[in-house]
Amino acid sequence: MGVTIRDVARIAKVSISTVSRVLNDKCNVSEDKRVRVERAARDLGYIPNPAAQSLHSSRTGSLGVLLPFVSGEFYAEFLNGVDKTAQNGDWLLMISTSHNSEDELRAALKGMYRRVDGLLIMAPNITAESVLMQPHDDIPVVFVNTRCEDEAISLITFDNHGGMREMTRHLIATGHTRIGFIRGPVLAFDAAERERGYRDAHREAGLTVNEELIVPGKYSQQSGHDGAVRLLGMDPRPTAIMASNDDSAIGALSAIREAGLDVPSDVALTGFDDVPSARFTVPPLSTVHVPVRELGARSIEVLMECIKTGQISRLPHQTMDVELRIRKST
Amino acid sequence: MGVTIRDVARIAKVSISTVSRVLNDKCNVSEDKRVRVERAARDLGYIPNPAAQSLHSSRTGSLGVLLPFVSGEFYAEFLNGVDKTAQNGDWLLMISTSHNSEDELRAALKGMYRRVDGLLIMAPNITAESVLMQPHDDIPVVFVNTRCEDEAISLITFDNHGGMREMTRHLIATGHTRIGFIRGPVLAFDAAERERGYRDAHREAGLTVNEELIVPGKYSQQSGHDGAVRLLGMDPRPTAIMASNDDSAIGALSAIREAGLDVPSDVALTGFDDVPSARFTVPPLSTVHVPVRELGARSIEVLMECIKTGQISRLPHQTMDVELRIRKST
DNA sequence: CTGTTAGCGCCTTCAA
DNA sequence: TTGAAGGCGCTAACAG
Repeated sequence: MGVTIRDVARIAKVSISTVSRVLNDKCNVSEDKRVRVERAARDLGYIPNPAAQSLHSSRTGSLGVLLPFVSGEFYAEFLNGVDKTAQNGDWLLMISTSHNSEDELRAALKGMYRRVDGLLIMAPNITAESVLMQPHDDIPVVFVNTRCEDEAISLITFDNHGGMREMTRHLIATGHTRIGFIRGPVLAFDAAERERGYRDAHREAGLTVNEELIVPGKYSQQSGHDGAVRLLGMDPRPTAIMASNDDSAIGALSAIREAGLDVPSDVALTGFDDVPSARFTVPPLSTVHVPVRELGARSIEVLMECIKTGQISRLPHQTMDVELRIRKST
Repeated sequence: MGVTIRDVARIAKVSISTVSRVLNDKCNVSEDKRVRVERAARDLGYIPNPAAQSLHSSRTGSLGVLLPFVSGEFYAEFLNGVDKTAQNGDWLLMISTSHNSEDELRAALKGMYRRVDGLLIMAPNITAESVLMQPHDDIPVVFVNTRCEDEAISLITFDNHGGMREMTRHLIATGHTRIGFIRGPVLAFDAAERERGYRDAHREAGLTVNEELIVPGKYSQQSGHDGAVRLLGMDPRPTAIMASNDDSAIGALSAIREAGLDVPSDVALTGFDDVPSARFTVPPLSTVHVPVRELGARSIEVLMECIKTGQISRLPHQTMDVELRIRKST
């Protein structure tokens, strides 16, 4: 069932080691036999059995990617960068989701044991440390956008705090003092960081945060919608609303317009992430640009580099810059 | 490097075959040894090496998923359904993209050779037949939203033609006769089907299609924007614009509003797919609902079923229903 | 330069 | 009920 190296050897009238040599080393083989082997392999459509190769080399040629979710533009863009880079490096991708559950993460990790040569983990509401002492003790792991104190763990993040602080400053500079804030998921570290940016900007401007103006959210469009409804029901209502990400901003936008209000003249609105859609909302959304695709690409590059050099993750933490994209919603 | 069955046997003071029996068969082992083995395996954190298992059983425990792209809400939602279903069935997912290139598809297929037990392929601008006689001759393959005449190939699609025809009828019934159409990618079979639906509805209503009103697009937000700009520049301008998918509708919406026009009073607008965002545009988008997530889930279910029963794809073609979601943009 | 052989880790007959 | 042994397909020493 399936062509093996033995078949190729038989057809080419050589031993299996010669076939192996031709297909790998490429040295110490007479021209005559080489062409015979290459011909036979091609004719038979021979492809080495990866399980056998892996059993021998203990390498798999695949990378594991563990995300909280796979839906939504943010993750899709991230995956886009991941996929492209991995494909360029000729690596296969094994993808799984944790739904932000530590148990699911552990299960997925276990499932990928010895099936991947490296691991990319995004887990915003789990600490990197809590996950590391898993079965995978001998392959490199890169964490992305995850809470992690340990400098010995490879980590790539972006400036959640700084981005939101800058955006808040922008709003304050435009004269807003009553700024509603739609939070992200309670346990997500990035959501907490973004909120901290909001608070710090207020403090730095000598403003005290009105806790009532901070409403819960879940990064989803629906939760953004609901959060905005709640904020707009307050009296006096906020003059600006900051959503913790673009999806919730998109939901908020629809709620604001449903209320018969205009953006930005009645209420200013901001997002975070700068997903592709953000340029096409009406009005185009002012948001914090996160280089999501590059983030995915970079993470895979680091992972591939670690694998090549045999390092089990000792790279300095990297933080990618974010940048304000002021469009028409503020 | 890594705990093997031999280590477990040594610790449990039994032979490796007994360990194997305990971990698999679960029969013909004395209670005494069973607990010893189970204890040893647990203590050592033993996980069988999948490469060795696979080499012996020639099964891998993974499913291959080949999509044209991975970005955008449509594919993200599809993957969502795929991921969830696969995870429930305890399958790992190997994911790759073809960018609608037949060469890339072939390369990915080759890369997955013997690494997966089944294949899910979405390739809107390639025919299923052209891909089938690939290395994978002995595993089930399910095609999704792909052109395919051969009834012996497993295929799951949705009604691209019918959905767009119905939506066109809706517009015609609302009094529109000058309806702009933003196409999808030239080579995509689904885009062609949608256009055919647009044309058929016109014909059935006794209307002749004005070819000028059909402008090119690529399913992207930007292309939708550009297409709408072009349509709005015509004199007289269309009273309605149909985008071939929601992303291009979102782009078109922004162009319409930039032109200072209102939706739907100046120009009606429709999409296709019903991605999550469609409910949150302003105004909410009338579109054709495609059960994308269910499509992903169903495809994986079929695949798992084929694998379980050992069928190499002989299931009747399935077509999933689509359904009009008339919201506020028409 | 080439073929024989010993594993990689696991499962599964085959004897005992 | 148990252990020894062969083999899955491949690579890499080791002899020739």
